Amino acid sequence: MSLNLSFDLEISKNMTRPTKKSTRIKLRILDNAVSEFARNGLKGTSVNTIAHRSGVSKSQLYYYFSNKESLYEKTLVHMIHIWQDLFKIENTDDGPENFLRAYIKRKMRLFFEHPEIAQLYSNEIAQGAPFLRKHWHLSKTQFDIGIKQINEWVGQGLMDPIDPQLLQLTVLGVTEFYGLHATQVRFLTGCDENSQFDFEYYTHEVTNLILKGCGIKF
Amino acid sequence: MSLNLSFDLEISKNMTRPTKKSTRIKLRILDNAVSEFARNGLKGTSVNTIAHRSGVSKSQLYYYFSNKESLYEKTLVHMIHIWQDLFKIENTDDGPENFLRAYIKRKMRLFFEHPEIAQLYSNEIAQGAPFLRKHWHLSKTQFDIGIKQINEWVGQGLMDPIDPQLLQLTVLGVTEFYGLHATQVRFLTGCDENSQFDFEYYTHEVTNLILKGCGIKF
DNA sequence: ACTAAAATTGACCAACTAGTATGTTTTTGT
DNA sequence: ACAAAAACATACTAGTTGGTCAATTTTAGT
Repeated sequence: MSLNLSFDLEISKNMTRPTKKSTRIKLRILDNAVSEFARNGLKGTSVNTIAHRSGVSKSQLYYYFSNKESLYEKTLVHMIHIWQDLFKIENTDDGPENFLRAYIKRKMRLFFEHPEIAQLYSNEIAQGAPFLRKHWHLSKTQFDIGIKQINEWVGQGLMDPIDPQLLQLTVLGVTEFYGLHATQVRFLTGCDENSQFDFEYYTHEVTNLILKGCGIKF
Repeated sequence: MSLNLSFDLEISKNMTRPTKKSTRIKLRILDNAVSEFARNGLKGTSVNTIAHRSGVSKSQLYYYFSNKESLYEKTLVHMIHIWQDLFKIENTDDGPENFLRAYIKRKMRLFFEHPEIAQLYSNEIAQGAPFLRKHWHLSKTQFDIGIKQINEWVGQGLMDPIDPQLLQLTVLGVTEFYGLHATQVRFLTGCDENSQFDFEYYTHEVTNLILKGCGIKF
């Protein structure tokens, strides 16, 4: 039942679980904090619950994290690190179509398989990003790289002259939505709860819509 | 500072504030409950706070609402009523372009001006819609009307053969995103906090992207 | 083996939580 | 004017919350 996000998503660079016991515990706490904060928000989450879920006592948790807000902020940073490892803009040499296909697929998959991440993120942003604000410069860098790349493609006539900011934000919005609202999507499309809803199909169709919207021939 | 959602959005059919005192109080409480639940979730919200913000005592609130969960559910229903009043699918005679332009604009405006609504809704859905589930049949009806209309337009050759479910969900996703993540959008696009970010422009561009993505000529 | 540091425990506190119980005031129909 | 019902206030309970403290156990360096 445990998420074990860090391990799952191979955040640790060398792909081995951290040897040091203390950092292992910290990671375990952070993983549980992600899902708890995602579900109940900053105020609604009980530190006690996170501690118990992580198999440590409350005082033990307070030994590693000074207070609730600090834990919350560190949870956000933890999450944004995973985020950035996965969303690096790369393989741009293949041109806009292949890039966008791969990019959207990756984002869709992440949000779909780990809705808690989308939820935690979305919630913090919706509040005006009071805690995440100071860590945004990193996202901004990636975002600006994206702008440059899209503008290049536009210049090469590989796609219509589209606002690169708008394109990136729209992709983010759509993918986040499908991850976050999987339940609603399932209901509205009449897909019953148990049977897996057609992830591949939706990814493909959404991608096509966006590609066409950018005037990318395929 | 009060939201006064009900009045703001002219939910009351005759556009006059309800005469009966008790229903006026109830509405005031529900309005405040929307923003509180949106901000802090079901668990994180204090009934006391809602009461005080609404200018009533806690026991007074408990006189009108039997318990917290009931208040939460009634808040959701309250919100979904506003929702449905605003999102009725109409003016379809003008063809897909005009309809979609108006539709997206309405949705964008609502989410942008009242992010609390998007937030409350989004949060509930992300949890799997435990409370909203039983009230979904209404949304479903509207959704199915949309499907029929889009299929008609496709049949008439007014747009590419697109999955009508996908189109509707994507529109919902994008508009919700821009309302919910206004802060992030402002930051990433370099729009400073005070100056209003160009709502008209984004609405227009997003609409164009989607229209083009559907193969609607304009 | 000894010691200092790191890690862990459980008891504790003040503030807050949802919700109730018992009244008192106000409104309403007649 | 009067009784019944609706509306509201005050005080309270039992449980939970974030957070601390001192004491204890475990670990690591020598």
